[in-house]
Amino acid sequence: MSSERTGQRVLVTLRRMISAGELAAGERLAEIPLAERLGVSRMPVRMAFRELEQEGLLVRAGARGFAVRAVSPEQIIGAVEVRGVLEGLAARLLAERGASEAVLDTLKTCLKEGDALFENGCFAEADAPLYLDLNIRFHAAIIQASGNLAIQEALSRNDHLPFASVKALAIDRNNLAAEYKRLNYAHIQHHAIVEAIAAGQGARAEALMREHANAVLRYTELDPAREGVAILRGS
Amino acid sequence: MSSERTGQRVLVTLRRMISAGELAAGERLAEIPLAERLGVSRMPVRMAFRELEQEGLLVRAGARGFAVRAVSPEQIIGAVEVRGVLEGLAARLLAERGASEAVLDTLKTCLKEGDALFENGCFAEADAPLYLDLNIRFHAAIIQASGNLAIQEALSRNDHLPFASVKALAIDRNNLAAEYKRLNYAHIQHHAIVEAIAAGQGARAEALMREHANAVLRYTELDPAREGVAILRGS
DNA sequence: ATTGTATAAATTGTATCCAATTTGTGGGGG
DNA sequence: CCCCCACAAATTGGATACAATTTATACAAT
Repeated sequence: MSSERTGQRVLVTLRRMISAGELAAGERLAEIPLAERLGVSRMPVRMAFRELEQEGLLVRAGARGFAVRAVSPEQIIGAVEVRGVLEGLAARLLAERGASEAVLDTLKTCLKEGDALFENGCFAEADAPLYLDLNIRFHAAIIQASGNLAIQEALSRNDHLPFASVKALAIDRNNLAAEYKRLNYAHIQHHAIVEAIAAGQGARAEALMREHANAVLRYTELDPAREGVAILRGS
Repeated sequence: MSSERTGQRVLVTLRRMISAGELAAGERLAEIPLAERLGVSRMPVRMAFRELEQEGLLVRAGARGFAVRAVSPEQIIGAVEVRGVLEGLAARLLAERGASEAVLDTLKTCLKEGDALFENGCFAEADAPLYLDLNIRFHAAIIQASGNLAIQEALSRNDHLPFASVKALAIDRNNLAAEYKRLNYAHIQHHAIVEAIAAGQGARAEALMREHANAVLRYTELDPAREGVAILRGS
């Protein structure tokens, strides 16, 4: 058997099964049936359970076993609020310390790519992954450049909750005009954030980034199970 | 053998050994020697390693094994900044939603206990654990009452870094007069925070709580290894 | 003398076995 | 008729055995 590979495979398989809904929220998970279902022994499953508990995807079910975490809309809103203050802190720190030319270049590249996406005045379905990708790079650049590792760690935990991360984007294919307006607004915020960071305006950068996180809250108004609603996931 | 107990014992033992410095920062940990040293098999140690990695006390050392995380003063400052914005968010949410009478009672009890501690105008060494305990209850009450579970989760990760938590208090026994002033100032901030929450002043409560977190930064000016400096740990 | 390769030792991951605890069910007693 | 206790079944945690990978060291060749 290939050492080191089985555990990782079990981990990503369980993550996928949970976020895809194959394992229902609240469902109790036992080691033996899952191990047999995946064709491995109980040991990799045990390790994966602990890992997934730390990631927030599983919760301990009483004294025995784990259960898929049921996440309420209120919890998603709470996680988005947390993301807002954390990314707001990152933006303020970066503005106060001053962004290097390299960081500003990265951010401005994201701005340019977005400008190209939105200049047509409308939105094609194929544009969504492009926006998702540049959005991920934009936020990651600010968090990294803030120089505060604790922000990154706190966010990496928070981001495991579905819909609370910048790495997931829910798109309503039946309402591309509305989605255009929503994402275009977010992109204009990106411009303002870079402006504030480049000008060293820490408080403004922080306020803008907080409001920017709130823009994502619209996601929760979309029923993921409805026809035409797609959920894109980034790297 | 006592099932379920061994794993927990190994976990708390390793936590204590790390924070007590018995395992030096940067030191590489192997499963077999540690398991023998603790008198258990490799399995509980393996589980504990994964848990401690998630808590931020260990980091993966290349492709093989783990190492005790070396934490720099900058990282502590970063973690305190994160705590500031998270607890600030909790205080604002609580103020905006309105605190129940029960929560206000809990907070006011903490205020009264602190008033009694500081009314003498000086500070005895035996007072430090009492202040630590009321401080823990004060912060826990606000975080819980905020109704945002994501804050609590983010903080529980962040708090595992030494000195970044409200649950640890460094006291310089040779400078009790200075410590009196420092903790008394923090207690006055507690009063102002409760006032803002009770009055529904969200922005004020948030600003106060952020500044309150910064008051802890003085901890980092104390060399933990110096004579007379004691580090108290709460529940 | 230095570098590359091969072999050996150490360490990590995986599987199976055993013990202990918990939960569910059935029977007996109040 | 309901409740409590006991026993059985299931499930989880711990230990040991085994396989695979990585690293270090030694020897040889250039």
